[in-house]
Amino acid sequence: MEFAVTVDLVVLTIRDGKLCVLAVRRGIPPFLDCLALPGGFVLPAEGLDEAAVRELAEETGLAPGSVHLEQLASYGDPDRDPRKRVVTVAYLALAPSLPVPVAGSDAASASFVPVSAASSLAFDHDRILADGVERARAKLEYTPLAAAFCPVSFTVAELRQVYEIVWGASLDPRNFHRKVTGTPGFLEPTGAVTTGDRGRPAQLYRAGKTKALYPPMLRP
Amino acid sequence: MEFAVTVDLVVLTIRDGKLCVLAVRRGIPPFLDCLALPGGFVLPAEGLDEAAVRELAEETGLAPGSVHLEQLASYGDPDRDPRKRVVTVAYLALAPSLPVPVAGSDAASASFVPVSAASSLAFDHDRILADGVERARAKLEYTPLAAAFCPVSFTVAELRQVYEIVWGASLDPRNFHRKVTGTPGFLEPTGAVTTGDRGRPAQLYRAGKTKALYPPMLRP
DNA sequence: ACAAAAGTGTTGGTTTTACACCCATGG
DNA sequence: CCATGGGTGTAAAACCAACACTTTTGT
Repeated sequence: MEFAVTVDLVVLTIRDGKLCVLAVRRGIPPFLDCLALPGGFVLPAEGLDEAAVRELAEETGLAPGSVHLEQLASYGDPDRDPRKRVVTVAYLALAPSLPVPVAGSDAASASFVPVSAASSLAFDHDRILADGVERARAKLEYTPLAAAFCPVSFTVAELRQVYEIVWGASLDPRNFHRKVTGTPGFLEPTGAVTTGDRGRPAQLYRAGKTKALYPPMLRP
Repeated sequence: MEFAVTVDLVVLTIRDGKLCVLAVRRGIPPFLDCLALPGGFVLPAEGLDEAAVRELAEETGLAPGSVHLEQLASYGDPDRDPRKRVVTVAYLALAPSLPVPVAGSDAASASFVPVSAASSLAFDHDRILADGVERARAKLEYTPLAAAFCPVSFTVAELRQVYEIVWGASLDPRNFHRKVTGTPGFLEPTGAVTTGDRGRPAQLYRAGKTKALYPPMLRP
């Protein structure tokens, strides 16, 4: 039995205080004019991760190093694509807020839409998106991945807003500060401080080297 | 581009106090006579989960309900199979110790081997196995999945041995007992007790309905 | 001076850990 | 009776949530 294999991307970022996902407007049937997750076919000579990196670059213009990218799950119901048998390997990407309005070459219609407004996506992309968001929420608990949503240099308050937006809950700024600065390997001080904002300047940090948080950040 | 799609199974169980994985001896090239994870092609009319359930039944004769089965990850390096382009979707299964020496129809050579002795598997199965074991270790922390290694009715000590074997660490029996019995939804008392062993009889429990543990069991 | 945001101290409650101790059974 | 493993009590330490308070800036 022969299958087509694609990679689909759940690219999450934070814009205007909301968790947003990259979506493209489909220009061909099926699901013409519907929103869909960006993605494409895996090429003959490339591995799955390679294909995901390539698609991410094509859709967002983002350099591979500046974005967290991990495999999410695979989806292969026999009737998920009405044309033929397609198995898709979904990837989850977490990008900083900064990137410009997406100047991708492939799909000029790519845009970030709030996940709260991203329903009725094409194919089974609603489910893939839900799985991606849940994975991101879970990973904030026991990995330092929240920093992937921030620019290279960021404040504790920015990091806290990431948690609050992704989790949809508010956290005590004082206890949060103590917890993240007290978790070894989470944050590295840069020595610089913010300026120009209201209030006391904040220390700037970059992401540390740890890949797992002990103790984990617990959802309230 | 056309791909073949397979499912491969990482079936873990506990035998003789060791974490073991189901492996088959390959009867055809490539990797003739090597050990490999059981698996097979996805059929035209079935989904990925369906294919995994079918393969599991074929290889172990286990009823779907008595085994935990979840998707692990997908692997699709261009040269992972020298014959043709194959993408495999790996599944992780956790089975109780009980099952007989595996009377599968498909591969009569299937057997459980200790994961510590399972190296040099065919294809990229070493990596898939490592990923499966790591997933199992992590899931014991925040889900009640350890019970999937136990028979329907089990004691706290049996459950503790599962943790100790999978994690490779020893746990305090007294504190472990308090923790698991104190976590709501983890264990349901059956009312029955063991008999015939040395020492005081132990309460028997079955798995509760919770799918997530709060608070999690933390690895020492 | 005042508001706003950063960061520290303190306090009371819960959770974890280590270990003493009692309970119930087989031999 | 004694060894063995099941299960409870308890006290010290660690952890966490709540919030008063001090610090440092822009206006």
